Amino acid sequence: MTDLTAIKTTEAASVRAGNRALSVMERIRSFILDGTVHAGERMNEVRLSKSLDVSRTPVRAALQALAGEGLLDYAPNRGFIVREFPLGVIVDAYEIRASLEGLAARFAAERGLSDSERATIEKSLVAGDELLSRGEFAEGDLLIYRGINGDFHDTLLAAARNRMLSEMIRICHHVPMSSSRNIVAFEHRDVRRRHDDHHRIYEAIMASEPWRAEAVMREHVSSVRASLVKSLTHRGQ
Amino acid sequence: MTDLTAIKTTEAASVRAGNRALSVMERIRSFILDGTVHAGERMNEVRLSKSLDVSRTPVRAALQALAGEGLLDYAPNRGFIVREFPLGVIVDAYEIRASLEGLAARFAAERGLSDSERATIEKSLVAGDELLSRGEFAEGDLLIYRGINGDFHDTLLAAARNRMLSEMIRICHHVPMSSSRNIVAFEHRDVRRRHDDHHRIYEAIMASEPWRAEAVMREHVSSVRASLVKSLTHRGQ
DNA sequence: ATTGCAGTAAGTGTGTACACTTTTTCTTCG
DNA sequence: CGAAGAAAAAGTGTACACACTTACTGCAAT
Repeated sequence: MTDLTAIKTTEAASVRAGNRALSVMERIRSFILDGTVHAGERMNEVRLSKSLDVSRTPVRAALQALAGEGLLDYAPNRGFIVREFPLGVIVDAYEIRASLEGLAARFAAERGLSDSERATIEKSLVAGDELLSRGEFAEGDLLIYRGINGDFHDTLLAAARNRMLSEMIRICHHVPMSSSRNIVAFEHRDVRRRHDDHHRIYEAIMASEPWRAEAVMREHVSSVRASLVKSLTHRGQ
Repeated sequence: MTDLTAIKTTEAASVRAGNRALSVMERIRSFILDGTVHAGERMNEVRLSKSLDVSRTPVRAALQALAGEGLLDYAPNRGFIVREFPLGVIVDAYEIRASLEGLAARFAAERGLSDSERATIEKSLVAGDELLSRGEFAEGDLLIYRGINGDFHDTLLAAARNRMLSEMIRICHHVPMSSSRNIVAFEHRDVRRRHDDHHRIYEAIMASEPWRAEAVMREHVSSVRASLVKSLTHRGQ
């Protein structure tokens, strides 16, 4: 038996599934996200068991967990099938995320930031300023900005101090193509504009203007959705 | 073996767990909500198995499903424990619901209502008008209004045509004390005001004013939260 | 008395057998 | 040749046994 007990326990707190089941869950998730299994396809438990070299028990646990995250659908006596994510659903997910992250920004403004949170956010702002100051992107810069962007949003979410909110936003991120780590528009000007939003959000929070923080954050995420729609309708496909 | 194969398959679509597991899930959920098991308590699988007279397998499935809904926490090799819901979390849940239902109202306004949805909502509005017209509540009237209120919100949610949104709102409802079926303020005037909100939301939707529908709905749910807070801080407890 | 360390009990994690349901395939009749 | 139905195959649902981990208890040493 493969002794791969090295598992990311880092995974978002409350999620179920013990040792083996957890790693199986991640593997199946990647099957779904990288298109190894197609949308609408049935997840055959015995086949998965054999291909992952575990029994059906952890496979079932993983499938149930993924259904809880909304990646799979369940029908009694018929098992799990890969949920479809048509464009409309993906776009809606951005809208939901906009509402929820707006709320998170408001909570953060109401509740205040810890020292380390403030430090992390300020670091991300400075790093972004620096990256953008050259006026042009070098190779790999976008990857770096992806990290900066993720730090900003994750930290703000933590500062909201609400688990349910975190989990819901996490679910939005798991919708294919909908992660905040995906920088949709690659133009320098667009990234600059979004980074400026970050500054404004932080200002609003530090000025204890929950209302304004919420509004700016909503618009911020919403504008990413708009960019996505534009880039998809523009290039055909 | 007890042959209770009569199970509500009506339960919200994508949720996992086959025949027996589903009924077990409902039973465990009620244990949690009615306080049979206390917050922070561990959910012993073998004990539950015996007390519910099924094997551990469906119990585990049910527990995982409930963890997916956020009612339970999971820790590897340590099982499931009942999540705590301090007042702050409950209040926050209303705020989250306000955001999400606001979004649902906007979607409904953008996407339009089907004939049957329009009929259901109009019926709920008329029924509410009638109930309120007497100026005073008789015994059982509040129970009736609970149904009317539920119909209104459920129908609007369906009209939003977004599953992820529905599921998230459903999760909010499962937070103890946070259901839209709980009429928090029992004063005639409060109910009248909320019912008037329903009218305005419907007007906004029919007038294709997504923006206004969202704003009114947000305020509508938020005001319930405010009433809850007031009623809890007022009566001590 | 307190701390540390077995040894043991309790509890979760996984594998597997079998029951039941669904789906497919093959046969038979129109 | 097509459709309906029955048998078979495939697949999910549940129970249970055993492995492994965690929690507890009691004893010994300081």
